[in-house]
Amino acid sequence: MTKVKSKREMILDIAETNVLSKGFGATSIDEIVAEADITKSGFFYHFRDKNELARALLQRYLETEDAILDDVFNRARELHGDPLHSFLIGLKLLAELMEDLPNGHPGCLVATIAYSERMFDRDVREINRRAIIVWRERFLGMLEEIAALYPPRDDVDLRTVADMISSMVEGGIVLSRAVGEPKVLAEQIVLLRSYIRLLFSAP
Amino acid sequence: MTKVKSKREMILDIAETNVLSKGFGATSIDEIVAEADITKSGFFYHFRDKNELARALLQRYLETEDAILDDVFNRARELHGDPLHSFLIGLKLLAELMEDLPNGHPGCLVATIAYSERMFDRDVREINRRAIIVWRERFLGMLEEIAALYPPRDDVDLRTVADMISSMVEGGIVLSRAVGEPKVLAEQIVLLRSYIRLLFSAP
DNA sequence: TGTACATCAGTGAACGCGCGTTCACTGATGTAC
DNA sequence: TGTACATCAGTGAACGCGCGTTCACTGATGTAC
Repeated sequence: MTKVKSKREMILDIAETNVLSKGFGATSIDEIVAEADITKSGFFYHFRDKNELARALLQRYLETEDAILDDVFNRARELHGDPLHSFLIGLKLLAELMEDLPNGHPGCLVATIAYSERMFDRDVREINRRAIIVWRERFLGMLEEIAALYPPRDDVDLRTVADMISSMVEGGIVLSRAVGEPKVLAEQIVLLRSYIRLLFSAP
Repeated sequence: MTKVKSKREMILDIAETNVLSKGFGATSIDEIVAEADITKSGFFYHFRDKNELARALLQRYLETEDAILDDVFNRARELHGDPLHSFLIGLKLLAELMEDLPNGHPGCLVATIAYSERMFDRDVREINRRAIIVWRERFLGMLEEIAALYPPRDDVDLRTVADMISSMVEGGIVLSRAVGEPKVLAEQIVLLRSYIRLLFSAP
């Protein structure tokens, strides 16, 4: 119950929530420290400046997202040995995960940063770029394994299909937020699953 | 050559460029008026406050986007009478349009607003919500026409498929920006076209 | 076991800058009679 | 055709607040000898 979190972690938790709902620029250090119950100087003990907060925030976020993806697709692989079917199961699990979030997915930090480029230093933008590439390669590996067994029914570039997974998630989050319907994200992932099935299944 | 634009329109042009690249909060009125070559008071002659700028910006943006979509799908319909084929042509035209933008699509204002909700008043957020609904209904109408002729090969909700078009565009923009590869957006639209074709074509 | 020093996790007060907003005023153009 | 007034499209100076950042200092805990 009374799990002791370090103030540093508290700062990151509070900052993440605020940044995802308002953007990075609109999240002031004053607000963060008020919620974390420390003084502003306490903040600067943990982070040299606001950009360092951004870097730490993004790094932590990417690690947890990666862990979630690892978990989902590993579980899917245990449920079915076939690469196509386990991938389809993985997408279903991912959709369920997104559906179960009480107030919808809070939003993606990668998109937040992409949409306010000029606010961040080169370092942060480069980490963000790498994150997309890592996802691209993760899914590309899985798709190549599938395509080796099930020749695609349309002439598509597998790298582009790999990007589609990130793209669908990012797009689904934007729509969910804009329209105020959390379920939209899960629906879009299910639809992506429909495409993968049509693309690789025998007619 | 020397087309006279009103200062008001200049303000909107400059603001749009800046907001799309840096976000709304990070775009100061000082920067805008410096570029527009007026004083700050001149800005407040045209807009009561910054929120009114946001509303005007969004309304103008949505009108031009709507006009583009009208144009693309009307042209497509002239090229082919069949609803499925003209829709596929429309998506191709859309992809080409996105590809031809010199530095990639500048980013979608709807997403910018979705990602910094708390900065805008209820009015602006509601206009944003309506924009997504309008797109949803536009595409749903086209898809129903298609489905009446070509029964879908997978059990999908057409409203969700309609959302997928917006979602793919929003997601493609996020990816393009994050990874710094403008072509990604066009690729994603082409992939969406692949899905539509597989979904409605006879096996 | 006691003392000296180092590190950790902050505090408190102050800084200067940039921001959105206000307000009284102004020169140029348009309209009524 | 001339005068009076109204509207348009701004100007210039000032405002106060909130922001990120700095800096000297501090009490509690850890470590060496």
